[in-house]
Amino acid sequence: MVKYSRQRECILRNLQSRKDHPTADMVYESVRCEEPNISLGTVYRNLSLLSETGQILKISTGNGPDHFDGFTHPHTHFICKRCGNVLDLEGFSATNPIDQASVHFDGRIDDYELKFFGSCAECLSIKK
Amino acid sequence: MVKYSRQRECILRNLQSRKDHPTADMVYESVRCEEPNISLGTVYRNLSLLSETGQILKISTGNGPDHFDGFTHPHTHFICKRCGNVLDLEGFSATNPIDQASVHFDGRIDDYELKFFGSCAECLSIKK
DNA sequence: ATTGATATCAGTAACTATTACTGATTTTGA
DNA sequence: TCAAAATCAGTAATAGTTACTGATATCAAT
Repeated sequence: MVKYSRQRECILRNLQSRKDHPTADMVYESVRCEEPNISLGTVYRNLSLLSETGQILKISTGNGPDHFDGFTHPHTHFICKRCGNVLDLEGFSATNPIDQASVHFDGRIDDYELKFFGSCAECLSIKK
Repeated sequence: MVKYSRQRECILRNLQSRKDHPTADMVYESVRCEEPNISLGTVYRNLSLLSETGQILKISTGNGPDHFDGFTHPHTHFICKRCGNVLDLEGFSATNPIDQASVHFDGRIDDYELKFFGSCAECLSIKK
């Protein structure tokens, strides 16, 4: 049984009100304005809980901390290999490939993830 | 400058000779037959090196340790959410979506990853 | 409204996966 | 053969996350 908690509410509202894709630590820093006594463990626990119930998305970048997204409508992400930042990819409509992938597969496919990697505009503008 | 090392050679051959997608620790256990004194740190360092040069693939599952693949021809992976195992998805030909994704994007997209999630046949056969 | 069961909390310790450090060894070009 | 430097084994340290603790907050049943 899941009970209401002020802290979880605050975390969810925070994520839904922003357009970036913060890490647990960034959410922690951000919600401390409203919830000065919240602990990082609480943030982690509630981010897990919220992503299990589908209210937010957890984005693993393959390098460094996970990121989270309050916008759960299916969309695609870009991960910058230089700065680790996560961005939305607009105007990209992938046709759902689960059915196609399921044809020759014994198990059950529930979900898929399409991610793009490269260098973001900001990183490209910095000489290297 | 990259010098030859017996240990790296052994790790690469090990990965290329198997069809599963082992973790660093599994590779470590496996190569210890041939290289009894190899250390886990050496395995990690060389797996990183080999995946940076594109000789193997690193597969992040989003939960638990990374997996590695000695078969580098582009193909798609399935990740079991129950046991964490990584399997190849045969007979799935995704058309390369990088061009389409790049149209409305400022940065540079170098790579993409399509992953499927669900329950593998073995896990489905176990009551839960 | 009060109570009791239990979910959640803050704070902290522990854990897992990975990386960095050390002095010894191996590789390789000269 | 030799010396510079890459790599090694072994180990310590780190980053990110999860688990534990006793205290507090929520909520259904009185």
